[in-house]
Amino acid sequence: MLLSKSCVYGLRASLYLASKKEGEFIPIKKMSDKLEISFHFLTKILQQLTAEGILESFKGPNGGIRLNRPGHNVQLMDIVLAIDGEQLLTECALGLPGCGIKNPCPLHEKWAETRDAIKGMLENTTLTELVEKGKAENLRLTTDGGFDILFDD
Amino acid sequence: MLLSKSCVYGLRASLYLASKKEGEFIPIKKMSDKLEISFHFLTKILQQLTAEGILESFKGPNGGIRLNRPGHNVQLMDIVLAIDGEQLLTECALGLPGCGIKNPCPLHEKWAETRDAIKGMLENTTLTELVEKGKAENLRLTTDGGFDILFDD
DNA sequence: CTATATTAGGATAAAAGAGTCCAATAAATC
DNA sequence: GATTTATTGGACTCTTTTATCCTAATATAG
Repeated sequence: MLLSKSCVYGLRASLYLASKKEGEFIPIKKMSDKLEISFHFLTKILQQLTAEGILESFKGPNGGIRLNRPGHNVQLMDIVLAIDGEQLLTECALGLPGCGIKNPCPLHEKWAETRDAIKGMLENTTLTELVEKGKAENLRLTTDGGFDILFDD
Repeated sequence: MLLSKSCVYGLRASLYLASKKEGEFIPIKKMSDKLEISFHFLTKILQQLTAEGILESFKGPNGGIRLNRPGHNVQLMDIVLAIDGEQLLTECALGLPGCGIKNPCPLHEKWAETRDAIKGMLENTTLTELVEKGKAENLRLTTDGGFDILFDD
């Protein structure tokens, strides 16, 4: 798997937040219901994203989670780095430690190219971009429903 | 991680075999020593590749493992498919089941492009190609040594 | 000040991936 | 045919990831 499950959940949750009115705090419980992700597990993932400054949290009634900056300023890469780290961007395709231009494996060059394609894709895609696409075409963020089911309260 | 550890070991082992005289059976013990992979673990992985018809095995003295067809006819993709399955080529980047053109997630199109780049790289690279590069430039297939250390008996 | 809503964080459990061990089978040689 | 060299395949252990549960801590509203 390219991304860990935690990372995937983090992406879905961030997209959900980016789809809401800017500044509004959304309770984790509501998010976990809508996105069909275990509440406790999602909580831990959001904690990581909060710690990294991508999200902001607020306790107590009317509290919850929201983006810490506008969705068009959040790249998918930000979330991937926050949760999975830079492994994806540094790791050797043949698993050799310290593989790089200085001391490469036979696959290094080709893999570096491919990796750059992945990196570029994650860097050039913002939350807002995907949310707009998702809303316009009513695409999925959960197993079942379209984008719209995220909005009936 | 893009590829499982089993898959990475399978690739390294296949490259090692492709670097040997065509037709020669190499004992797993020797491979595991040279490649610094656990003998028992490597055994299991080679069993998979043998079952898939990529490698061929022979029991008893002078037995071992060899490629079942010339190295230039083995794509990296063959090995990846045999060990990790087609997950990498089919799985949704957001982890949604059944994500495809018919019922996509917001990231589907972009991810499909990136995935094609990965697929292309794995399909357009053969064992022989990497072995030749590895020999010519004495690159690594293990943590420590260069390609050449694979050949002192 | 008290009750309630909500996140924070530690402890634990379940599942999957990675790695080890051992007995069984097959082929070769003497 | 007995012995040795190897692969085969099942059972088991260890580690990491994924998931659950419980107890704080914090903010709001009455």
